[in-house]
Amino acid sequence: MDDSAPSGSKSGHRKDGQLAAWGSNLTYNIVQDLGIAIVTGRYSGPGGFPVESELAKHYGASRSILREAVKMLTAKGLLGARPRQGTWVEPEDRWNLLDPDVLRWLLERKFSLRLLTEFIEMRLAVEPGAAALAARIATPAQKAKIVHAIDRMIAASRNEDDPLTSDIAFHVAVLEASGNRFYMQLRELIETALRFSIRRTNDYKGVRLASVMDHKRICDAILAGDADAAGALMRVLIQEALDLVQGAERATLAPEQVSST
Amino acid sequence: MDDSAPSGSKSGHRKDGQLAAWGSNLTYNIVQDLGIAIVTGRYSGPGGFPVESELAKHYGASRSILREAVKMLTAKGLLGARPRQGTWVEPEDRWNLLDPDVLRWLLERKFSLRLLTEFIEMRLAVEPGAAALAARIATPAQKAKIVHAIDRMIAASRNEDDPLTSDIAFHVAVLEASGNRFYMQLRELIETALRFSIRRTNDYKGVRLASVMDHKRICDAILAGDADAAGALMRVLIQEALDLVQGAERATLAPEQVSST
DNA sequence: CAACGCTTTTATCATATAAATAAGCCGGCA
DNA sequence: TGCCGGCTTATTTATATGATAAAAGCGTTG
Repeated sequence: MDDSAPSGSKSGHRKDGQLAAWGSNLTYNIVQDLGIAIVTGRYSGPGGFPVESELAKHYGASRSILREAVKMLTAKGLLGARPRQGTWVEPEDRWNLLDPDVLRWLLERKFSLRLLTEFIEMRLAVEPGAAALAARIATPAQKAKIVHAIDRMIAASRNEDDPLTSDIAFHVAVLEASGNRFYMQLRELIETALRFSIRRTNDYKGVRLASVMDHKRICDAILAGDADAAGALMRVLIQEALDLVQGAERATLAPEQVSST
Repeated sequence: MDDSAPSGSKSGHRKDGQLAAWGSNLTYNIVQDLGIAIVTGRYSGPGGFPVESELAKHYGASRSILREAVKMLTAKGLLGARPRQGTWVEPEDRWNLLDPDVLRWLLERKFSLRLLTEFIEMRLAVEPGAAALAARIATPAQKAKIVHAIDRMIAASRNEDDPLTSDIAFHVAVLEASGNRFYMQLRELIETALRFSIRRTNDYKGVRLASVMDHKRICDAILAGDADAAGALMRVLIQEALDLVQGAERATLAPEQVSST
């Protein structure tokens, strides 16, 4: 009847986001649960967000803990609070979408092709830039990491490694090799999003060797120090992913209009 | 002797970041002060981060409040904590650089041309993408906002408006017109960074009319729906800013080598 | 209609107990 | 002697509880 987490929630698979550092922590569990509840809109309707005492009763936790959890969500832009006025869910455009936790909650629990499209649009801008930078200033160690990821992708095409994680490893390695802290920040975001992007748009019935070669060409350009080529190739690669998702989005939005027009 | 904020700090100019919503709030003030102290490295040396009781004594606040502040900073990736082990400052690469507060603390209190360079590198990737998107799907209202910003810039070139805020308004308007939530998230970041970028690299001794025209051409391309041109023009514009800052960075890093090579 | 007081809710404080864990202690064994 | 295993202790965060202060909407009243 009420699917939100009672105090006994011991959901045991916490290897994700930055909060995951601590394992089983009451505050942490409440932040997770509240975060998901908020992004899925459970508190957007009438009634809004409960008052502290109600929340505490609901989770069977003390008000102190609840307040700490609420403060963390406030820091991520999801909540706001004022005396007498209570606590409320901030409008979506104030949510800190670039916070790994927030993005993960959204993708995991409120997946939408629209959101994924927008994210890939951003990747389309960011990753070519990172690849170009990497081509210029990657250290030998960073280059080695990129090469290693490519090797893994090739191995995956022979069913000797995992295609998903090796693909992610490649993109992450390029971001790290950019030497730019902001690109590196996007690492975790892109890691999260890729995990969904690839699985949803799938076409992962057997890794297409062509795709692996596309990746390898980017790697080669970076190794050769050819920034322009690296950027351009990366752009093409991601544009393909974007086309795929946008196709799916259009099909979902107007499935009957496809044939009628 | 001790320049950190005692309890009586009533610094009254809080019109910035997302935390600023509330005005004078003890928890908020402590978060600000601690955040700045952390990014400036006050707790990075030996001794590390104080234990809760010490912090509480230092700020003259209760432990509850201190814990809430620490939790907010934890949510932004600056701190970690464990029983018996105490609270510690996370390594810089785990800080949430894309959080408006964190970036602002860094730029305001630990400004470095290197950081600014990296940020502009990201803008160089992002804003052309946003401009291209805007050219495709901006609504009339969004286009009007861009035009209005250009008008303000033109007025500023005649000393009839503020050059800094009108310039910022233009870039923000483009980001908003992209219709992409992730670009819009960067709005606040770019707003913050521009405020420093422009002032530091200045060349703001009189607005150069040429620069205004460069902006106007982007605006025209967006109005005309020419995505490629809008993106390319924006790229050129930001590349110029990047060159400027990188020039300053090189001059600072090796001022004596400039002439010797 | 303005000022006052009432009420609700968060903000802040104070104190106590639980849980985690690093570090020391101690005894035994090779 | 020297090292190692487990036990004890001490420190620090995690959690709980109850009380007071301050903000802010709302109605009442002069």
